[in-house]
Amino acid sequence: MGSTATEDNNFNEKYIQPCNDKCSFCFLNYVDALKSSYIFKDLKAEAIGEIIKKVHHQVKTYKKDELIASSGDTCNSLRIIVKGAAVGEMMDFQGKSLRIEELHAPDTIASAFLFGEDNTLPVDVIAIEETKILFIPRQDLMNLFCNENTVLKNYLDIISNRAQKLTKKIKLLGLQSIRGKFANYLLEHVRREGKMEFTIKNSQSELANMFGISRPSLGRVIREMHNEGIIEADGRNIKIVDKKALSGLLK
Amino acid sequence: MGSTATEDNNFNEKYIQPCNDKCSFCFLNYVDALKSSYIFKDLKAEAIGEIIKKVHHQVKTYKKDELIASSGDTCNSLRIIVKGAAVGEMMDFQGKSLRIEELHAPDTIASAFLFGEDNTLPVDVIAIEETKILFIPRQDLMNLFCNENTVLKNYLDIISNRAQKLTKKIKLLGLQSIRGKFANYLLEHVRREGKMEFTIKNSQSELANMFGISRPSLGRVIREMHNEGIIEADGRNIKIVDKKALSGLLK
DNA sequence: CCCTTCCTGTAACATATGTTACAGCTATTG
DNA sequence: CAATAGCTGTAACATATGTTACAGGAAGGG
Repeated sequence: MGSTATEDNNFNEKYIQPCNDKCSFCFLNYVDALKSSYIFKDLKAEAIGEIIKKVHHQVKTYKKDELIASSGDTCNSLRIIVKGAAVGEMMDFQGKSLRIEELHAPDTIASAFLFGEDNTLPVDVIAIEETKILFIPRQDLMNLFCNENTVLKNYLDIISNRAQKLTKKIKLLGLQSIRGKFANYLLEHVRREGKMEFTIKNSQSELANMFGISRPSLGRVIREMHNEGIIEADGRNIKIVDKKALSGLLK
Repeated sequence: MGSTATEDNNFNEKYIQPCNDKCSFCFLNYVDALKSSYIFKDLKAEAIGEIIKKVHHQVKTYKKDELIASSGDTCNSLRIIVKGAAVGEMMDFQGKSLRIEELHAPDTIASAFLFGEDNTLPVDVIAIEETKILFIPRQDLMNLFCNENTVLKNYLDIISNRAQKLTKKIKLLGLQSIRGKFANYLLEHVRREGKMEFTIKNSQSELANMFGISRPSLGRVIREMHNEGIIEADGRNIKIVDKKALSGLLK
């Protein structure tokens, strides 16, 4: 781990080969893992199989809490989470961290850093459970784009969705107070699930980390909003009492 | 301007046609405007001319301070700034704004929102001088990708560069104090220009807007850093005195 | 069952940042 | 030349958020 950018974090391209009959990955798992992934959307299982056999690829397994990739690593391969989950985080020099996103199988990692002028990864990616990742080198992907128009369209969609998410994150971080951030989070939840009463999946520490704030500050704000009758908060159970007031906090 | 998303802000697709001999844009200006643009990188002027003639397109002119596109607009066309400059800004309900980026000819607008699930623009785009914009509908662009591999590669690069920029912006906004943000800005400047003494191009108000903070707060921080001997600041003239200390502020 | 670990709740205090206001400087414009 | 607009510098004060610390509850493992 010198100062030289490692080739995709211990991933050595010379070991990747087009698929042959010995590739246990292809013959045991690929259909389940990939048929629901965005990048192979609208493709049949057989077509995916043919594609995977044609491109160079490799699978690597990571344990819980293992570092999948470091900020600064050079990206030369697309990585698809075929099993497990990971988080993308940024850290400052003091070790304070900011969670950018959660990634679950079959999401892609680093899709937006494979092309462009700067192929260094800006985040650390850490497995939050045992995770298997499929690597496909950039050039193979590029060839795939030319032959499989569907994959190209899917890839454009993936990067575009990411840009939307990042832009929303910027708005959240740059424009809103803690009350605003939390209100935003709650209202997103309501919009997705359609219920005014639910249990939050993340701990307060995790939320604070996502918002780039400190845990007690978030706790205080939740308490205040509870006392003001905007929400009812008991541990991770939340009930939206005054949705209008909550929307008013999105300032 | 009802609540219905307008088709690309007054841009009506039925008026766009493939080029013919009456298109003053193609026959007078396209080479100068587009040959340096990223999306047509590595293509010769003649090739660009042929492409533009084949795709539907239209040019629209905006005055200084005119709204080019609103947050919430649906993006169905790629827009290329062929002359002038614009800024992308987000606003909260109070009118406080956050500048996301500056765009100069021949940058593209909305490149990352043309594909994906959510084609609504998340920012307001405002001309900061007289600006001419070339529209190319999504479907034409998609066809172009299939025929012109270079354009596809360029487009992937554009979106990827944007994702890098957005991620850096998130880091700036989420992880750093005002001192950190300003130090970052100065060090970026040093890295690009290679000089320790320079005149900044943006006013304090503009910088504050880019950082999502208030103008007096920025002024105070600059004063403090000056008094501490880290920098010498006189109006817009900045001299980096203690680069090491400045780097230390990137926390 | 105890021990550990992780979570939440909360308080006192410290610090960073925002708000408002005003004064002075410079460039522009009529 | 006067008037205006936009910029910087600065101060007093208000507010939001961070920091640190501790207590107690819930869950899991030996």
